[in-house]
Amino acid sequence: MDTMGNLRRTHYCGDVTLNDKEVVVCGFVQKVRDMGNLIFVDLRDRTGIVQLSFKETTAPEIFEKAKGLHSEYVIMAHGEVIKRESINKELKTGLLEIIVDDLRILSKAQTPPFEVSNSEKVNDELKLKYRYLDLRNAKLQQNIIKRHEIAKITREYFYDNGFLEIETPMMMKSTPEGARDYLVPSRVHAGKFYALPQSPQIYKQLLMISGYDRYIQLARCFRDEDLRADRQPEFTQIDLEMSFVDDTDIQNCVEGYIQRLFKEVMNIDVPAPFTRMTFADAMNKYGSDKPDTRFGFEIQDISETVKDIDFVVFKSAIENGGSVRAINVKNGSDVYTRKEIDKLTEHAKGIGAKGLAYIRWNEEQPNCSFKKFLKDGELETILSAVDAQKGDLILICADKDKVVLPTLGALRTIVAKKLDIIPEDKYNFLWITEMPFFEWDEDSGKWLAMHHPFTMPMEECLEYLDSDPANVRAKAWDLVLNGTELSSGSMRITDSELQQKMFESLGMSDEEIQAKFGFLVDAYHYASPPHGGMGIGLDRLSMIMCKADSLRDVVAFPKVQNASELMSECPSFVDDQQLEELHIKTDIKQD
RNA sequence: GGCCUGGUAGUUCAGUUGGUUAGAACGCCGCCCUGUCACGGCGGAGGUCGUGGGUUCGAGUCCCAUUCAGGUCGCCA
Repeated sequence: MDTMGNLRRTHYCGDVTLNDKEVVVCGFVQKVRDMGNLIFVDLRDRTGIVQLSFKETTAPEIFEKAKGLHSEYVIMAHGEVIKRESINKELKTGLLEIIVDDLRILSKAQTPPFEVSNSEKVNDELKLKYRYLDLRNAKLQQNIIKRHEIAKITREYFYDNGFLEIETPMMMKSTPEGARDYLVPSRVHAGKFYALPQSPQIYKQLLMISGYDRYIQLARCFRDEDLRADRQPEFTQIDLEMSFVDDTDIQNCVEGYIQRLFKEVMNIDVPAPFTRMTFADAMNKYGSDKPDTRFGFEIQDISETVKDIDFVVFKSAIENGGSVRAINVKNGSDVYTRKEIDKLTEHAKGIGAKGLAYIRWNEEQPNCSFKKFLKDGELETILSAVDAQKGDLILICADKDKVVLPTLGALRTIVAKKLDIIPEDKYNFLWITEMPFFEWDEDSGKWLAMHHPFTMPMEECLEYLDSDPANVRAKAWDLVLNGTELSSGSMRITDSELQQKMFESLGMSDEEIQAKFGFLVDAYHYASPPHGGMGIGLDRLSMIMCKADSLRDVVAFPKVQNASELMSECPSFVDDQQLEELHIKTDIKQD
């Protein structure tokens, strides 16, 4: 094995040009092509690939050494840059190669468990066990680098706009509302626990009370809930809070941020202001609080049209206060065969619908699943109500609204993906406004705060606080991009009396309030600027900007579905002595 | 916690109705090759078919259980 000696890198692999004469490059051996008396090596670092060539005739000793090179060896090479005999157009450095006259093998690699350059196809489990190898993959490296750029521009934008970056504690008081907390036991206080932050919410509000006026933090947040492709138990939030502003001021500020980010990272001009849609409209039209508006298939209420049809499914839905709604899947009748529609029906049942009615207009006569209940002319009336043409597929769901809307909302996305009509290069930003303040919780039989209890209700809704909680809307909003919830924000309650009232509406006793949020409630007694803020999911934003399907592609060391990390195998058991110091006894037998 | 999908060579996969010695490509090892870049040619090694049980004369294949991974619903103020 060699050392670097006095040799030092002069260029990154991807940066070598024909203007450079003598260079020193270093990195990982991606590929060795041995021609006999001529050896080519693709050398890779985080910037790209450059070709090294070794000839027996020019440097026999170095050539002998090059024969021992294998994939993933770490090497350093000195040599002369020359124009290639045959050009590789795929490569940034494809015009040139380096005739190596000094080679240092700095570190040898075992044969890796998978080919690093081709890891996209390899099973996740294996790649995650050897994450450090997968992270050598060019695509993944580009994602991680792009994420760095996003973070850098984020800081620059908010610094430029007068925001201060302030760190808030990672160990804080547990507040069991909302997501489950990750707990940290205290050695000094037997039986007591800190919680890792689900978000720095309370601290950033206190910073406003303290007069810091504008705050930003790329905050690590933790939630002990089950994972999804777009959900990790620890994640990063671009957390911000502003004083002396109202909702639109905050939204304008974030629009400016998004515009600058997309321009600088992707050279995309995002038009502003972003479209605004109320929560109620989003639910009615798209069956979702985070609609993807890159395609149509909007939900249409056909209750009026079908109310006289003698079909018990429709009739009973309407009689029970529900509705009959449809989506017109334009040109969907070919792809959606009977078998495919059955799959959709199964999916709909999984969401809670009892079934799915359909009209498949693939032949001269539309094929209608509830034909036998229809009288002359009724089918035509329905078809014209949803503006159907030959070739279309109409999916109809009848039930209570809270079943119908999410069902059709989910199907809408599924069929659009299947028909491959979603434009990949479109970025539809959307503000969802007037979020409901309360959410009825079946389990506890109580109204819960949908956002959090410090959210300001809309002024005109205050009168419904006691009489009709379902009607109370909040000064809270989400930022949605292409069907993904990127961000959530709200104005906060700064009036102590109103805060007290909100707590009461949530059924919290004075003791409970004092125990959980006493310090925050007290803080507002000492005056506060009007303020509000947002938390923007950096991971999801990166995922979309990298066109990745999973957060794992933009997080360096991600967790898997059961929240463990396959490489280090955490979480893990700890020594009895550690437990003893922390005053913890478990009833789990260690393996 | 529910539902769906998958686990066969180091990797990606194929494997017929249950039937002889489980195949291919890439990778790996050896030899040959001076213009390759998915280099090429010749040869070779490499398998507890996730695990446990069952049915059967016989199981990669059928059944049951279990485990791991992925997706999803619940959950995520």
